[in-house]
Amino acid sequence: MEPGDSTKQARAAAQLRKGVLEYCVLALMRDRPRYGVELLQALEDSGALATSQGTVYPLLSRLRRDDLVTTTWQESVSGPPRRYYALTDSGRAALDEFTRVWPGFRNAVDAFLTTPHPSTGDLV
Amino acid sequence: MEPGDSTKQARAAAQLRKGVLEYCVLALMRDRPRYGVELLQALEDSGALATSQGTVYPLLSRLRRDDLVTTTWQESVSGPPRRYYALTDSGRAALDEFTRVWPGFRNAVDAFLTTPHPSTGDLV
DNA sequence: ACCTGGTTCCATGCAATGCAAGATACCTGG
DNA sequence: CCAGGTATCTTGCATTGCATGGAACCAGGT
Repeated sequence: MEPGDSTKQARAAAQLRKGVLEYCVLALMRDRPRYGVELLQALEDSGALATSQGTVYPLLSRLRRDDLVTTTWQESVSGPPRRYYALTDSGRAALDEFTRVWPGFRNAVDAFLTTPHPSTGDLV
Repeated sequence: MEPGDSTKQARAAAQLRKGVLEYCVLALMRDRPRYGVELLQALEDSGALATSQGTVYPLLSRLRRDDLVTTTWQESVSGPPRRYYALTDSGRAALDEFTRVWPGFRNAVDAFLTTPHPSTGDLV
C-alpha cells in the first residue's frame, strides 16, 4: 500500500484500527519485551493493521502513562539505544479483558454482515 | 449494562465500536429502510454493539451528509412521524467494501490474540 | 383544557484516537 | 566531516463515540 492511499478500502481499514491497535500492541508484548520499530514491523507484516510511527509512539506514551507497560533502555549492536516496552500486571489484565470481550464483538459484527435483516416481525 | 458503566470491560468495548458502528448501521439498512429508534433497538439486541441516541443520530447525520443514505418522512400509527433511512448506491458500495475488508481484519486480530510471539529469530 | 408519559427526532461539547509531518539523536562508513 | 540508516518522540488536525440536554408529536386520564 503506497503512502497517500485514500481509497475507500483504506478509509474503512483506517476506521477499523481505532481502539483495536492498542490491544494488538499489548498482545505483541505478551511473550517478551519489544521496542518501537519492532512493533511497527510486526504490525506491517500483519497486513491489515499496518500503521505509522506517528500512530505507534503516541500510543506507547499513553500505555506508559496509564501504567500498562514499563520501559527499559537497552544498547543495540547497530544503531541508537532502544526503549523496550514490557507488560505490567495492569497491562496483562487489560489484554486478558480484551481477549475475553473480543469474540463476542467479532461474532456480533459477523452477524450484522451476513444475517439478512427482514421486517422486524410484521405480525406486531 | 447500566448507564455510567465505566469498568474495564466497558472501556474495551467502547473502543471496539469505533469505526465499526457506521458499517453495522449500513448493514441494518441493507434489506429495507430503517428509522432511528429501530436501529438503536437492533444494536441493543446485538449486545456487543449497544449504544445511545447521542451516538446514533450524529452518525446518521454524517451518513446523510456523505450521501451514503437518503431519508424520507413517514407517518406512524402511534407517535410522531419517523425519518426512514435507506442506502444509496454509494452507501451500498461502502457496505460491500467493508464486507470485503472485514474478514482480513478480523483474522489479523485473532492471530495477534492467539498466536504466540516468541523471539523474532534469535539467529540474527 | 391540562398534564403526564411514551415515542421520536436532533444539537452541543468533551475526550480519545489514528495520522501526517516534522524534529532530534545515535552509529557506521566513505 | 558528512551522508544514510536506525530509532525515538512531538505537534496539530480530523474523526468519532458519548453524555447531556432539548424539542416536537400523540394518547389517555382528570
